Amino acid sequence: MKITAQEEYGLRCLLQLAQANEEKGLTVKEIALGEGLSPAYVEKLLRLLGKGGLIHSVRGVKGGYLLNKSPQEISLGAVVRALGKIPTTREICDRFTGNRTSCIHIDNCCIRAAWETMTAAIHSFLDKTFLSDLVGGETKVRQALNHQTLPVLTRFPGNRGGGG
Amino acid sequence: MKITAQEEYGLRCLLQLAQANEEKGLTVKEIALGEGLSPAYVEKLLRLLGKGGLIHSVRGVKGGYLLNKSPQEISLGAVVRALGKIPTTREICDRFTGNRTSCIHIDNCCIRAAWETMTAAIHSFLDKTFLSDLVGGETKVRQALNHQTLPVLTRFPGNRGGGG
DNA sequence: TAGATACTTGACAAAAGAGTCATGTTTAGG
DNA sequence: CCTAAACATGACTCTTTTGTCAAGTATCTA
Repeated sequence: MKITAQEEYGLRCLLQLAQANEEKGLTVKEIALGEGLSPAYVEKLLRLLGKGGLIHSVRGVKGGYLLNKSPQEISLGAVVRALGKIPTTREICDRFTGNRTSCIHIDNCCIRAAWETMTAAIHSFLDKTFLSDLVGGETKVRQALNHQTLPVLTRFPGNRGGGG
Repeated sequence: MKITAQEEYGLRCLLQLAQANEEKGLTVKEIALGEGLSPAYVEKLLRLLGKGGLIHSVRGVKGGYLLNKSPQEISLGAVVRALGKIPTTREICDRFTGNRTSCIHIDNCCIRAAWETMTAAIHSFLDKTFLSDLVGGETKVRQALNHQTLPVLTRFPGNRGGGG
């Protein structure tokens, strides 16, 4: 379970745009410099974000990249889906089939229930958090996110004994 | 953000053991057959789980693999950490450094606050869920997990306007 | 209409992850 | 002590992910 490079760096590029002049946007070089990435790589990331409908570009001298919507309207969920996706439970079941054409547990899978609970919670968080929430200094952002965020994903307390 | 093959398949192997005779355990072949995986791959996964201290093996004819602890005592968190880990925020910062030796945002990173909130929630869930919770049929498991699990990871409601 | 700046794209190379294989070690049973 | 069953391990291959490169197209300025 890990965050991919595309998700991390793509989000960072987008956050640069969210903090830039709304009408001028930023050039690839500016973003690359601001993130410590190569321009070539930034281009690739921006292409993904463009395909995902989150940004557009203006060509030519004075060109650059701009957000399609305001930072308040771009959720982390949308960003992650454009950059790498968090697979749905269905996709997880289709992916982990072992040697077979479909997963051996397709009819009755206990792990599926666990992944579903977890990914639902992750999506719920990502879809409620917006680029604008991540602007303004780490301390402020942390406080905003931590209010009411924990405890989370608690279990039903009477179900510890296992068996079945 | 995705679940790795090692996590998925490793957990499945472990769940086989959790459902097996506690004293006899299972052979590699039995697990491989039960999961639709190749014996060679199952061996590799079991090696990881062994290194993580979750299982041990008995060699020779009549040998096999057994859990070190009862399913009630093995959390999904421990399983995931043995198989692939969910990186800590610190590890995320150390990994995504771009072209530089340390991340350009190391002193003040808004994304870090977001990942930290999210991974804390994931760990909280994984550490409260045990192998024994995933035994006994999907419907039962789903009901147990869904009680009190949602809504989760909510944001502080007054923080939508961005800026700062 | 040249020249500079900047976006666009497909193909490629390097690294990491997934999965296999060959070979070796241990043990039960004849 | 030989054989078969079962675990043990390092090296290897295949695939996916990361990141780079080269060769384009569009636009502004002069």
